[in-house]
Amino acid sequence: MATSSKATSSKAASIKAASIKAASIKESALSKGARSRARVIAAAANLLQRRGYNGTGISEILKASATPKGSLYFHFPGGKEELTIAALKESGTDFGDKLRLLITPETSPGHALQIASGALAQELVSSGFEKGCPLATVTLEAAAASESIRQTCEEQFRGWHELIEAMLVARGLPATDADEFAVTALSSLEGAMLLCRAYRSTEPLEKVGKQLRRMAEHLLASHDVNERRA
Amino acid sequence: MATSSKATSSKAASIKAASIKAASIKESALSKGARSRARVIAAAANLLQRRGYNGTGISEILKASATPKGSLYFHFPGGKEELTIAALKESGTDFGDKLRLLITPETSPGHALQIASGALAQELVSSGFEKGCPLATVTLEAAAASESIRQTCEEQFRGWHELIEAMLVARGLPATDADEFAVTALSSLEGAMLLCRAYRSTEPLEKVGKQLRRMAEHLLASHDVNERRA
DNA sequence: AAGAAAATATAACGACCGGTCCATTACTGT
DNA sequence: ACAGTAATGGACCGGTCGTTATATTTTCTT
Repeated sequence: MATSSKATSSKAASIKAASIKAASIKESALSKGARSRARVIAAAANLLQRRGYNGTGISEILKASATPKGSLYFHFPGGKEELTIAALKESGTDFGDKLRLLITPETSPGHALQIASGALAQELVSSGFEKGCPLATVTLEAAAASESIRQTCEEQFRGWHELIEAMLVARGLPATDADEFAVTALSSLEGAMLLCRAYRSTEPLEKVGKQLRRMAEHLLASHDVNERRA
Repeated sequence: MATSSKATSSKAASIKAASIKAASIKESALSKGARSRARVIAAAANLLQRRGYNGTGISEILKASATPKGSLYFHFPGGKEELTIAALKESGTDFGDKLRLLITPETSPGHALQIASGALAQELVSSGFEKGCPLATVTLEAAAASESIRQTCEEQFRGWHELIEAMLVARGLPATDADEFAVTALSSLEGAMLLCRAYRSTEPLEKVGKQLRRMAEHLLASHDVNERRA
């Protein structure tokens, strides 16, 4: 696996999406190339989440997305590494979007974290404990071998981290406390997903979700007490 | 990879370890076969921790342990899967032993957890962020594909879990609370090791270690208060 | 309608994978 | 010393890996 990342993906095709006769009623407004590109990325993201980097073969991705080999290397000249990076970015933003939906002014941070735990457990169960964190397996496998993959994983993790942190800051928690708690929350959710797959049980996620809710509530409450006192 | 685990390892060679002329001064008291068996397991454990299951080739393990292929399949008729299980068990008990050393009547649970975080961070740094949890990568890769590997990972994780839980119960914490906190502690340490590898920084482990110490102290303190009140 | 570019399709490549086989060598109990 | 087994040393297998090369078809521009 190359450590350099000079490969440039061809995304030129998608810039002029809505042309004159783009009034095709049901079909997506993307060009054919962009569509098969998206199809391959989706298949890669799914398989990477289930079987990891080394456990997912190029041919498997192509079969799952009904795409011939030649097309892959047209859309992703950088090969497996470039495709993986694109898939990780998609998985990362998808997960971030779902997380964002949970964070509303009406929902307390503790509650949001517990809901998130439940949603993660739900996805584990409905996939036969195959779909855990979309980044974790690839991170552990490839972070040491490919610097560009490692950087991508870091970016996505940091995005999630910041979402949790911002949710706490919005409640008036000092940035330092919010950051430290956010790292712990993210870590324990990641670790819990790992244990759930090892145990084939959602028990770790449930217990961690409960703990996180209690911790968040306690943290915000004691902060408020200090504020009032000052 | 076979899901069945009918393979039986040949450990017949090691039962008669100390023979008459076992007075060989420096050499280990193990038979030659047992020694190369241990060598292969150690090399496999090391490589599995660094590169995972799919990322570690049989030939790589053999080269690292200076062992020919024929020997492997003599000692481990079950092939890669059986060798992996043996390596995971060794890694798991090694880690458990280190953890046990940290747990003394003089050390508070919170302090022990923070020390453990520091030790994990130290190993990450000294291995160039290659050596994280010896089970995590293999769990995520192979738990879904091989039931026997999954079971081995579960056993080892549960062993660590029980160590943490027992440490808390020894301080008078109710079993339910101790169990829930132990899962959270183990989860957050596992997740923190993952984030450390993604970030190439020990920062997550340090913050989680700090949080765990505070949480453990708060948990034990509030329990003591309740006890006194009752 | 013609030409260029984008995209697809297939075949084949060399390297390496985990595993099998078997002849040979080292050890051990009698 | 000798028999019998434990253990080693490699050659070799079919299969799959990621990648490359090239011919063809589709799509867009003019």
